[in-house]
Amino acid sequence: MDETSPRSARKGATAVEGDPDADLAFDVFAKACPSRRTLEDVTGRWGSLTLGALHEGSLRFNELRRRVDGVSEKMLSQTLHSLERDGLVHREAQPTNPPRVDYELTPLGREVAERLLALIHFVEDRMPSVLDAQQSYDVTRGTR
Amino acid sequence: MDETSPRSARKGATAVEGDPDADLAFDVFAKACPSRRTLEDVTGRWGSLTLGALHEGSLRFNELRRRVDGVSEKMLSQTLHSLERDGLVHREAQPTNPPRVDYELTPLGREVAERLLALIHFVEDRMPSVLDAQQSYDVTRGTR
DNA sequence: CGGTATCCAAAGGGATACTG
DNA sequence: CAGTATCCCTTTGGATACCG
Repeated sequence: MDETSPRSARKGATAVEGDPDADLAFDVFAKACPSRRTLEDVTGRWGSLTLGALHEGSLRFNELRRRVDGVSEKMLSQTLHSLERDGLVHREAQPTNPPRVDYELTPLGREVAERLLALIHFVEDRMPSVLDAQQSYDVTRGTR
Repeated sequence: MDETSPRSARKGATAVEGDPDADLAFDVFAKACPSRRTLEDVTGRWGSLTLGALHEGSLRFNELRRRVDGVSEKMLSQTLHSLERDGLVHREAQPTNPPRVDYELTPLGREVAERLLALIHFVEDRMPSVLDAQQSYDVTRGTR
């Protein structure tokens, strides 16, 4: 392997053009890249759970709050704004009284959520192995 | 659709047994579930980048530090401990002088990293759309 | 109902110094 | 090289109160 090129292993995942560097344009490993911020919105503590919840269908604010157990109003509001700004969530407000607002994934958001859920389900599925590993670790090392 | 059953949409992703509730045992949407903690280790700011970096091959501590641009010694150390405890990363220390320690993914870690990278690469790939959405949002709303 | 504003405590996280 | 320990500032995030 080429020792002088640290990114030599990268291959274009879904490159559209013939440009071989297209997949490096938004390298999340680079500190200043905007993709890192977006990735954090998606994978963050509440962002990931919110996207996961919305993948099952459109939900209202307080429905979401109950579904994403433990999230505060403030954090849910903040999370939804970020995801809406990134174009992953659509906010549908009806000017009725009392007000009714529905949140749903955009087409792009749905694609993100699918990949995210593949990861989430896999982790859930392998929790027994993880729990085993944690026990072994805690026994031999300090109890964390 | 069954309005009374909020989890009705869930399907077993990689269910091994015939138990239909096997995929609910470690539900990440429940506040107290240990899977949520593990998911945060995996998707967290530094955890995700560390797993991503190690997917390309075994790396030493300072190699990792350079690869994951912006991480501090403290955070990298902490992150590696968490991932090792979860059984996703293996630490190979050689008692030489100067010391040499290599970090590499375990088989389980590799499976996690694959799903994680699918998400990361997708986000990187769609950054132009995300950036567009952000611009539209910032124009119509306040500048965040 | 669907939020925003404010306050404050707790955790996150960087810089530096130091050890084996 | 591969970390740990300490200091200290910054961010996160919960609780509460309030508004349309």
